[in-house]
Amino acid sequence: MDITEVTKASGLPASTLRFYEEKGLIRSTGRIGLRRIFSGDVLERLALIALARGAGFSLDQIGEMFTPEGPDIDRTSLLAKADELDRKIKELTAMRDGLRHAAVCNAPSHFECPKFLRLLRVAGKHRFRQPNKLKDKI
Amino acid sequence: MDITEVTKASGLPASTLRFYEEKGLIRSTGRIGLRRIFSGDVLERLALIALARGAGFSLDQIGEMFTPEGPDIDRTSLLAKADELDRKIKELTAMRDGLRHAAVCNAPSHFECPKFLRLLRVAGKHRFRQPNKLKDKI
DNA sequence: ATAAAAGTTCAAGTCAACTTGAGGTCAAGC
DNA sequence: GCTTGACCTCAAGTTGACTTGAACTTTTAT
Repeated sequence: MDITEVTKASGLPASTLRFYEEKGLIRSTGRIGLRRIFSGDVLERLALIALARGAGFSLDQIGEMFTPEGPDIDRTSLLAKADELDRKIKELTAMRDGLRHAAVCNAPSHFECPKFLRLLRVAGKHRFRQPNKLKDKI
Repeated sequence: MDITEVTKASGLPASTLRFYEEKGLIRSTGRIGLRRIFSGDVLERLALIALARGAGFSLDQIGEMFTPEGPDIDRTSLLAKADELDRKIKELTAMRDGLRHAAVCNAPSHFECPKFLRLLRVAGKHRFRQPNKLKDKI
């Protein structure tokens, strides 16, 4: 397949495919002239990458999962990720319920509504970004 | 309260508080010399910001929610956001189950396992980033 | 044969949400 | 009165995941 076929089949733009190749996440099997040729497997690989991204893995982490013999994912880290997703699901569920409640609640201020306050506490537990400083200490 | 008290009570670094103020998300009520003074309300405001962030609103969107008379959130967009969260929750749930399954599955390749393949299809539906180009067209 | 369409490389730009750094100000404690 | 440490400002840097642009080469269609 050439790159356009892959873009059509995967929905990803060519620039992303080149970027992924450069990062070592996918490989092209050869060239015709300058043009990349991909084998059909690349689609499965891309699906797997989409999966991992959806589960919250970074591209670098995904790269580490791919051994020369194909994807081989450490089961322990899979389970850890599943647990992490579990926590996130609980948070999002609380938020969803809170949002629905807030939309119909007629307390004078949301801050006088116990449901809303509980929601705020849940929300407060969620950290969004790690300080840059800490990155290499972990 | 001075800024350090707010950082302690909210868990947010001073730099973030200044950044939020600059963005118009919070206000300091005055100064002592150069130093900002905050009133206690800022903590509720910060909790609300954390909530909205957790629900997936961007800081800009959050800014739009705050009218001069305090937060006033359009109920329709709250419900829309709740629906969006619902979809994300479903996705994450499918992924979590898929990850747990992948951890114990002993099919020779994950690609031969129907459960895993179903998971991949779910994952594929999730788009992570919008092309820059489209940004202003929306 | 020629021009358009599609592919290529490589460096630089984008975006959100902050953080960091340099250099300056000022209130409080000794 | 003087140091010290907390606070300030403002510009620039960071991160991840890409995208964009310029300049170039090839394939394909006429």
